Amino acid sequence: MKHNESIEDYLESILVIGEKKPVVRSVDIANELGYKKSSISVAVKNMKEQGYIEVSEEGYISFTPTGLKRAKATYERHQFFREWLMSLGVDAKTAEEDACSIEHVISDKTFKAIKKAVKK
Amino acid sequence: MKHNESIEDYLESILVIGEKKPVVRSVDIANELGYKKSSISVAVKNMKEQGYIEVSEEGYISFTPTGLKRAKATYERHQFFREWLMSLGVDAKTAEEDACSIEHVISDKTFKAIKKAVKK
DNA sequence: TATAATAGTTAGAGAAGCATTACTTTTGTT
DNA sequence: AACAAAAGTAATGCTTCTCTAACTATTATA
Repeated sequence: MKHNESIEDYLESILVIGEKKPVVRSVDIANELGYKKSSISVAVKNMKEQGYIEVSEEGYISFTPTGLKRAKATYERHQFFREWLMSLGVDAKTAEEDACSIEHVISDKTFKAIKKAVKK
Repeated sequence: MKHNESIEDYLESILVIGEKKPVVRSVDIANELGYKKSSISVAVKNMKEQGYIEVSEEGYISFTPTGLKRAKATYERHQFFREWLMSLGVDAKTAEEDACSIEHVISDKTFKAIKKAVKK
């Protein structure tokens, strides 16, 4: 577990939970994503090591500037593709799934270019 | 090695080689993709098992209808995204890389929808 | 004919990513 | 004190993907 997709999903999840709840703990992510607590525990350690989050003594998770940036960037892609695909007539479930896939694999250049083109 | 990306890359490669050469052998794929013969040997076995290709006694590889369909579909996506991204100002290298990524992860519904939208 | 090049196969290894089970620890609550 | 919730650790497993190494078989050539 070094760079990849799962990390982005976790960061995104923290962002989403943070909008609904005053604090985010490991167990909240586990509930949100349907994983075991232990899986999250390991992931949280990785995100900490990679400088994306900080964890308080009480176990409250907060973003570092880098982490917040990455979480927001991932979330923006997710929302953008989901909405765009739906506006093109793709059903909600498929749009959600494919947005979830695309968000992890494209470069920033490509995302910016598509965003610009679609806005018109 | 069951479902995934590598299979699509191999099928795509067979299609491309087939356009340049009269026959396609394992070793041609190895050269094209820069992998070892043994890796291709295993992959070829898988593609055969999954009903995508047939291999003659001389070692010549040909598509089954299913395989051809999948190869063409993957290739079409590849070309489509590469060209579209480049037309949006994305540099060739990035367009190529991202097309290579996207082609494997989106649903047919989504591809059709994007294609239709972009054509206008 | 002996040797070299070419093609393919199999077995085994291992890295990377991801999540699990099972167990321990800590802490808060009744 | 007893229990439950939260968190953490270690070991394990699975999948995907490719590699090395050893081996066989065929063909070309010097």
